[in-house]
Amino acid sequence: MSAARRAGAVPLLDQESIGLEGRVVHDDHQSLKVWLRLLSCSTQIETTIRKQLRQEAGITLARFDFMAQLHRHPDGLTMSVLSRYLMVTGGNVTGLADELEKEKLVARVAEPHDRRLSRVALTKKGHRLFERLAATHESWIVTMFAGMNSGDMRALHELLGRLRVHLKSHSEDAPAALRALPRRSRRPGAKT
Amino acid sequence: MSAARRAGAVPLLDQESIGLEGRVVHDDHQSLKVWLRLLSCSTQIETTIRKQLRQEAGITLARFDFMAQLHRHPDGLTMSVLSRYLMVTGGNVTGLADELEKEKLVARVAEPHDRRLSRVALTKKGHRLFERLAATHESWIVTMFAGMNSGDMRALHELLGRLRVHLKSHSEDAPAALRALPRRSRRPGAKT
DNA sequence: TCGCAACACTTGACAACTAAAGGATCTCCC
DNA sequence: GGGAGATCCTTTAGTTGTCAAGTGTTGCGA
Repeated sequence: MSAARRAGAVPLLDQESIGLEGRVVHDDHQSLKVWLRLLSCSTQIETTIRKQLRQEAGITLARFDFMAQLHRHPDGLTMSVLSRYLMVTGGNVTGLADELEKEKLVARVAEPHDRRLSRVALTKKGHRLFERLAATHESWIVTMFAGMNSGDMRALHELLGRLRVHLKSHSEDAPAALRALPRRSRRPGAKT
Repeated sequence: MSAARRAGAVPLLDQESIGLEGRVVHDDHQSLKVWLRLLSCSTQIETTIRKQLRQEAGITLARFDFMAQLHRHPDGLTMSVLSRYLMVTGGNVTGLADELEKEKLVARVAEPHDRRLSRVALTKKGHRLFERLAATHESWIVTMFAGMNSGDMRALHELLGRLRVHLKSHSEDAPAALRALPRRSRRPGAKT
């Protein structure tokens, strides 16, 4: 996760947009710049949280997320639903569940009606641990956002909400731009 | 990276803040909500870009970033500077450089003045490939941001800039909140 | 009721990242 | 000079994530 990502994609010609003709070009630059800044902020916060979670509590972010979802669903969740919530693949969820189960923080319960399903829930120990961490975690976030006033936050929240709506409608259909671009070696299993 | 991350940390009592007393609590919720939305947008865009980069060009995001940085620094960069720009650890940069060097997209050049340094730069082949990808990449970004008007983008850019400044000043010193929290098993080499 | 597609999960190979430790080199200061 | 410490890079071990193939289960239509 690199906040510098795509920086090189910023065209070098950053001249003033002149009149209407320059509008499109100008907006293009704006998209990239906004995206870059968005990514930078996100990365910075995430890295900080990740680091603090490890240093202060010895837990990884992935496990924290996993437990967070289960905490707000005390009756447990199936693996597939959990993978949707966490926005990761099923294989990953299986692995995390295995580890947390080994540490007795979560428990798998078989679903009687459908034996394909396996429901995961926090154990008492898991709940206790998570509740302890959640408060700490929130205080970290608050600290990081402390520099912004309430108005800024409201505005930012609103703008991001607007962005997210547009993203959702666009993320499904891959833009066909340069679809005919020559493909390079496609290693199976590559992360992207 | 999970956009649902930390969702469970959102306290459940979301009652209206009443007067000044509720202000702090309200702001706390606001921080979390803004962060969550920020992460969600960022993740969604990143995942999309990652997927498209792989499908259309068979290249990973990490390599694209790597090349992007080198593209805007044609004279090359040292590994340590590169790792700062990319916001990843040195070991990671070493690995990426190894792979790209094997594919003749970048070249390592020894620095005569300081033999500890190794400068990396794009080869001609690397430049050609990156330039082809950059335009495509930019069009993806523009498409994703197409729903926002110029005013929104400007506002978002401004707010994120403000946030980033505050983050920078806060990310260095770990907040001492709950520093005494009991530490759990600290496995060396754990990701976070 | 049989077959088969859809679904849920697991497994395995591998990419990408991290932290920590190690080796080489430089710099500063006595 | 020459040693101590800093800096730069690489190596190593381990976590998290991906994709794809495999196993078992369900449910539906012929």
